[in-house]
Amino acid sequence: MSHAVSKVHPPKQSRSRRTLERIRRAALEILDQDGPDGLTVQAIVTRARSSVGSFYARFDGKDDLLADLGEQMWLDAAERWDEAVALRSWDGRSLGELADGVVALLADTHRGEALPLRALAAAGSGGDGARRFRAHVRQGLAEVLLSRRAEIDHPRPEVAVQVGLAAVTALLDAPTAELSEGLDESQLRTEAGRLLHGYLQATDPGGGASSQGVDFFDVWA
Amino acid sequence: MSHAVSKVHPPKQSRSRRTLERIRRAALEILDQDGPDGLTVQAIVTRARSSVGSFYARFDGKDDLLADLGEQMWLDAAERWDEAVALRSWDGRSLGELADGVVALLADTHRGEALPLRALAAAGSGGDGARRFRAHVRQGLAEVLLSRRAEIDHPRPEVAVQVGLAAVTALLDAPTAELSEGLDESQLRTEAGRLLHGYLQATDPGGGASSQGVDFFDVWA
DNA sequence: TGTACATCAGTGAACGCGCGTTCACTGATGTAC
DNA sequence: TGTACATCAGTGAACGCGCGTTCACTGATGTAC
Repeated sequence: MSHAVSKVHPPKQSRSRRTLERIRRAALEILDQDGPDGLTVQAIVTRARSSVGSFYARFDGKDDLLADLGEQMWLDAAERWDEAVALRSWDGRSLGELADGVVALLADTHRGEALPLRALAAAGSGGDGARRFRAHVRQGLAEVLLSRRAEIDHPRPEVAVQVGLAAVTALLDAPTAELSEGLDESQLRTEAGRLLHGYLQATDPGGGASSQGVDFFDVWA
Repeated sequence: MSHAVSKVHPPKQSRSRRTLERIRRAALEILDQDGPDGLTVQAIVTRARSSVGSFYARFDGKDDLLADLGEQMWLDAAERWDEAVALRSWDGRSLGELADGVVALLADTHRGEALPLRALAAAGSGGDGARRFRAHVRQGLAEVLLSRRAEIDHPRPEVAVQVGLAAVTALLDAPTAELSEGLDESQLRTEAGRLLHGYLQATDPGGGASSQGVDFFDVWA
């Protein structure tokens, strides 16, 4: 029960169990090295020193493998995530410290998630796991930040926390090349923390929005 | 010269010029309706009431069409963008007003960009145009915000402006479904403006980062 | 301790499908005389 | 105002390729007796 085998036809001998593991591992390696386009059934079974017939003895098809890998990986990721969150000491931290901690956690998540999981998500059928994982992550971090609700000046703390986390996640997710300014990884984290903290403490509703918004000219019609 | 025909074999009769336009239009419509996967040469020429032979008389291949469409669309987009920026009155605005104006402009850009351009970018070979366009957009907006440099409390205004714009862009770009909280389009804009403004005025470097960073436990190794 | 036999596991050639691309051919256009 | 002819434009069947999937077959495993 170490592996939650979903729709996969379960192996009945240790020999085929090893083959199944080789196939799973090979698929992940290919996803990691060559991306979704390199992930053909032939490539998988060749790398796994197996054959197409063995592949189809275990999986109903390629989509089945993708779904299986997806579920497995996102479950693992969620497990490690929860451990990581629990290992930190959030109690007694100021909002600024929490913001920085949250950013550090998110940054490392995204670094680790990097290739195979992203590629899996891009491959389509892996679909739902990624979305659920992100929702899970944001929910947990939202609670962390809301524990310092008193320090949040934003009129609607729940909304602010969600939007702020979405922004930071998206920022860390963006290709670093886009920020051509010489800005290394640790500086980006510092800035992301500042962004989150600054937003949660921003109280001024702006005011200039309406005057500009009214006579808005839609160039993209 | 209204169309900057790049590598396309130029038509020599008005008949084939119309065919070429029908093909371009059909490709964009398919991209809009069915996404990149629906964009096959057969589908294009059928929709354009043409034939594969006519297609290959104009283009060296499918990639050629994609490159042509890409270049054309991003050039058009940049043109409309510059007009839109110029039409606004930025002078004499406070930093908060500028932030809201910038967000409004970005939001409408992303709304208009929506389907065909995104699909084109996703189709791969359209590649470089999108990146250049985004860089162009960010450069222009950076200058707008830096015109109020005096109101930016962030120690490195240039960096702050770039990071802030990247964050807002990424936030507006994110699938709205992710923010499950009932948050409509206009509220999201308000929040994005507040985020940008708040960040540019954030001066506190946090302080909690180092204490958490040192004993950091990397769960994703 | 052997042996028969059902089941499991593995193999790789072959198939079908959708796609981009080619090509031999027919028809339209416009210019020279 | 006609007519010949070179060029342009259009057509769609056919090809090749890469892919996911199937299938008839051989070999391995383990259990019943």
